[in-house]
Amino acid sequence: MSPQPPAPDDLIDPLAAVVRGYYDHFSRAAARHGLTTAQARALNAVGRSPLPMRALADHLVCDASNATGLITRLEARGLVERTASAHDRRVKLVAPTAAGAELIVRLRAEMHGVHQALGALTGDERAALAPLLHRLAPLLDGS
Amino acid sequence: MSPQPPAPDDLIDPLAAVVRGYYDHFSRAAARHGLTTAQARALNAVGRSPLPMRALADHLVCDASNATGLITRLEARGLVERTASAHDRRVKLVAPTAAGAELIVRLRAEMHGVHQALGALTGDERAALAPLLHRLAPLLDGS
DNA sequence: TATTGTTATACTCTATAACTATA
DNA sequence: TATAGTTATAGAGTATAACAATA
Repeated sequence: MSPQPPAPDDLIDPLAAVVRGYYDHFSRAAARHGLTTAQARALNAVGRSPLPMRALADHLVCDASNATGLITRLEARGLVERTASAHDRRVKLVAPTAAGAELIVRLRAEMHGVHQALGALTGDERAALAPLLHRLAPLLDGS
Repeated sequence: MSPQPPAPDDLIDPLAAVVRGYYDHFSRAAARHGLTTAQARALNAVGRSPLPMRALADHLVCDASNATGLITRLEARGLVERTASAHDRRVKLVAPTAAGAELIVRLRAEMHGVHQALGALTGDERAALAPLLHRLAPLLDGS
């Protein structure tokens, strides 16, 4: 009466399908505002709190020179700003401008499909999903 | 005693964290084999079953000319093959070579972190997660 | 000496437009 | 006419190497 729980391997493909679905929605939302996926990721990252270039590159898991290019293009569009750090003159902090912050809000709101998909779950399903996502996220982080 | 289920909005960030974790692991596994993320995605897609170029572009949600470039590079590395369709002479079917199929197996096995993360869940948690992923995936598909 | 950020360079990713071959 | 695939082109993403400024 107690069936075997699924093996980790059996969860990979379903998880991959969810990841792909989320990613596609994100890319399309970014494209609707003329942003590439990479730009939207960078903008979103500095939206939480201003980040040094180095920390941004770490977050995006990319080379520092790549972050330079991304932020240069976002800055050219008036969406982010570079400001000198008060504590370490080598460091530049990246933060969204007012326009950038507004766009972040819009991007998050325009994840229509994802909100809709989550809304299509029953209350019980959402109640069951939440703690599992919170458990899983830190396990996937880093390394 | 029955707390409110979380609103869809409250699940977005935890879901995003899981997606980012999975994506980072995938990118790193690809990089370990000298593949870009886009190349690994394409290789993986044709690994399930041979696909026409058109169907591959649809799966990757990209332009057909982009798929041409990706497959040309994978073909140059001996990982995939283009073969003419028997039914429609316009169509080319893309399939992995023996080396490509082998690499796909290795890539999937090398999602260390993801397997580990799922394995770190209890049996009960995995049993609860599986049906939720299966519910959610189709809701996120398309559009 | 080590670290932060940038520049120069080369290759890959990606879409648009124009093209060929086939349906 | 419409569709499958390619090529040419241009801009963006990405890493490597070399560099200046600061710690």
